[in-house]
Amino acid sequence: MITNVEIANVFEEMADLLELSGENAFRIRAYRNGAKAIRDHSESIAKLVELDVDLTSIEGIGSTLADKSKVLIQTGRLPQIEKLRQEVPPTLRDIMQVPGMGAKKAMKLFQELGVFDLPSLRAACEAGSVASLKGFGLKTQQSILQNMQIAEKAALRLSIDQADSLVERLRSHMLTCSSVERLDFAGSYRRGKETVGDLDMLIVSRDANAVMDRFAEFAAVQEVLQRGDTKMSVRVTDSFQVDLRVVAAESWGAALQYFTGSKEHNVRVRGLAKSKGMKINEYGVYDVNDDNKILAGADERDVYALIGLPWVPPEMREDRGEFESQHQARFDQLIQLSDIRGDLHMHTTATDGENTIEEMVLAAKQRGLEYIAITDHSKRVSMARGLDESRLLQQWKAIDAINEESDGSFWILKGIECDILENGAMDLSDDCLAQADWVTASIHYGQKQPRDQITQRILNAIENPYVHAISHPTGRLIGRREAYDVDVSVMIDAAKRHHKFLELNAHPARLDLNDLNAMAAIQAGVTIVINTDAHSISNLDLMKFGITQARRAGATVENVLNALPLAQLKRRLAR
DNA sequence: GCCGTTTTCGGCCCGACTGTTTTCAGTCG
Repeated sequence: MITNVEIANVFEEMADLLELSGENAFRIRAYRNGAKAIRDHSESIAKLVELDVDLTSIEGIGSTLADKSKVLIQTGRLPQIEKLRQEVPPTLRDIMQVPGMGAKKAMKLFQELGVFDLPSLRAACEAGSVASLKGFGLKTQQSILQNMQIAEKAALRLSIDQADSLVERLRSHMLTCSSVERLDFAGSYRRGKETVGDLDMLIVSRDANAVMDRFAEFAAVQEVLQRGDTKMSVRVTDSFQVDLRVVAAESWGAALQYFTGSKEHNVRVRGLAKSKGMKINEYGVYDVNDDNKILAGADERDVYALIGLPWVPPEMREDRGEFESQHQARFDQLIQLSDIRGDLHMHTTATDGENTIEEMVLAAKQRGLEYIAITDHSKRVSMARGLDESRLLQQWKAIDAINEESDGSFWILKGIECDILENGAMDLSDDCLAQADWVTASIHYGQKQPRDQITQRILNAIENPYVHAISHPTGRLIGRREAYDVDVSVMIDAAKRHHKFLELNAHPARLDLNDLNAMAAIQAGVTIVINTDAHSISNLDLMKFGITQARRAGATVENVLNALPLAQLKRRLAR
């Protein structure tokens, strides 16, 4: 069955091809909006069509896109896109990925020079024929050649922890400049996206020149891409772009709002402002009839207040329901790192962890936790010297001994990360699992199995009375390995029915469940558990990335198992 | 192509920077 992402990709291609053919900009936007609506939709569009649900009930999908979706689902093809591909070479889309190249330039190159893909673009630049085109010139030709290398690395995005460390280095570098009065980072970093394509640094200063000079001195800067009066862009190591905006103090809030995005969120915000007779830009909120009459700008909260909205947490600014009042009730209650009382997934030297139980306990206490579960691998994970029944029972005996000496302020749950075998059975006997305080079930092998099979394996685990949770439920590794083909909505339904928990694995390479799946789980009434999957004491600090992802999913304290105090957790787990 | 508490027609967010231009188009976020 065709997935939402696949349908969305077809509409994205439609939008690109229409743009290349010089179509009406709003029609193009409608295709892009439709693609996003479908990509973000929590239910399978194909399934909705099967059930004869009216797709126009989805915002951004009108009768045309609904019909096209149906055709695509039922036939696997879309005649309109095939016709467009005849008229416009689809490889022109690759050219549009080169920074500075849009549809207009790409089409001109195609029509005048026969350029249709990246190799022919390179050849035309090297031959010097691009520079002679009207509207292009030598500088454009040079920057195209330079930027093509960047296009080849287009996939490069920083993971959230890499971005975090770059942010900290930039912050300390810039704060040594006395002209910096206020500094923060906006963009997708502030929204807490799992990967970040660039960084947006915002600074209040009365001396933009001094700030920009200091910025240029940052050690990792490889090239200054542009520098104007208020805006400067640089490329740092590995082709990553950092933008700087210098703003006045009275525009700080408006600029923060503007540059945090998302683009889709801001389109809605500015539309709301317009409907109330106001205009919002990065400098402030203005009376639409009087550009000199500034209504707000210094404080981000005032910007939202003027258009009748509570302050929207940055993680929720994705146009995924934050404009509806029933979601706004959650804004103040989103989960925070300080709400977390325990961590229910970690490894020790018994398998592939670097630290002993005692060391993990000490590190957990130092981080203010009340409880942890030790969840080493089970025997199927032979590479990690996974535990068989007898070694596991031995470990639990050791945990009992430590708990007995405890004053009750901290507790270790006897846990196991038990593999779900390729045949759907659990790696350890029910008799053994029944003695655990906490069983989290994982798939590590047979990840390439077809959808039905791998979904059934997870269903088996959920139905096992001794399993509490499913760990890293889709198995993806960001930028390295696709999720296995599990039917997430079926998994969520089963977890809800059997009162089981789904993990939001906080490791920045996993963040699994992702934001949309976690949101779907929460909205279905499933409680999630945010775990670090720590393999060392320092890994316990990864919790914050899981929290950020959970906030993007709209999680409040009530939705998160390990926000419960120990006594309540024990009651919740008691069967 | 989508949408509707002024609208079923006529809107659809808005400004900075660059390169190529003599006043602006294209691109980007």
